[in-house]
Amino acid sequence: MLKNTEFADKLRFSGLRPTKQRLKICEVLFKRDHTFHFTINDLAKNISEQLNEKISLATVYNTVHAFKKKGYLKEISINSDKSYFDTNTTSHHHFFDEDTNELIDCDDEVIEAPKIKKNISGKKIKSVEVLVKVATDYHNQK
Amino acid sequence: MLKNTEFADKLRFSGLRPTKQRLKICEVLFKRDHTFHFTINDLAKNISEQLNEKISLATVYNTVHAFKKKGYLKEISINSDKSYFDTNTTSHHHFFDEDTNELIDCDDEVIEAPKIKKNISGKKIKSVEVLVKVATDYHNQK
DNA sequence: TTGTTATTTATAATAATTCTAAACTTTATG
DNA sequence: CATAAAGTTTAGAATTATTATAAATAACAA
Ligand SMILES: [Mn+2]
Ligand SMILES: [Mn+2]
Ligand SMILES: [Zn+2]
Ligand SMILES: [Zn+2]
Repeated sequence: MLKNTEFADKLRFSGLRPTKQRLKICEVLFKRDHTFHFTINDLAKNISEQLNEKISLATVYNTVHAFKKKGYLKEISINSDKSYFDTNTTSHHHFFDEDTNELIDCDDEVIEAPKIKKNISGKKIKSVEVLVKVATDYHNQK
Repeated sequence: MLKNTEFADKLRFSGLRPTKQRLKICEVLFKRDHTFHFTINDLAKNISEQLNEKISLATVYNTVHAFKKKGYLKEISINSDKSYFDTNTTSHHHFFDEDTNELIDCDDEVIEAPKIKKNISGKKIKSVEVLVKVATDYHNQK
């Protein structure tokens, strides 16, 4: 967990100017004890409703994409109608609860890394991630 | 691989009327030796350009969703700007080539099934799938 | 056949996301 | 500091994928 002043340095170090908007978004995303998953809309709503700050939606998009490019966020696709982002940028696995649409992190202690026995020739493996879909028993699979 | 006449029976059996449009889409999707991945747009383009047939885009959407609901297609999320569908409806894993955006199937012989050591309490595991992202070595990861 | 119900279709609506270009901010330089 | 250059924010428009609507048509059962 970083302190407020450190965000400015980190941004500058990444070649991003530490603007008011970016610093606020850093606070919301990174000044916490645990990583989490969010959509652009969650984030924009949080900023405008909970924090009563005004950041243009275009800026929220710009910032999230800039942070992703710098490796501070990771994009996740479970569902194609909107993008999810993850403040946990390490390679890790997910449970996806189909009842609640909740996405839960887990690492190699909970889900053992699958062994890749063959690879596409000439290509390098960039990531290996497991998605486990769960639901209550009586729930019809989507 | 099914013959033309069998599609009508299969559709009727599923409670779907075997219309001209659905039969044509069955042909395009299922009258082949290998399963494959496609987007709605790929499919619509194939029908209108290669086959010179006219099926309304709304019907292509309707049909693909109907087939998915009946379990003849499976939806895949790698990328959140559009939905991919898979004619391979078994539980299986994928390589995703970031250079070409190509999605390649593989089964438990190539990627060993990951062991799930803990599950969310009260929930049942519906699927366990691995996504391996690959790229040429010099390629910057997205 | 004839009525009922399902399906197709064109088109409009919606929702997520990206683009644009002008205003504003931050940073570099003298 | 003053000023210019470069980067950023913003409102709003544009784009794209997808879903909804409602009238016309096709399939099916009686
Ligand atoms: Mn979807
Ligand atoms: Mn979309
Ligand atoms: Zn995660
Ligand atoms: Zn597949």
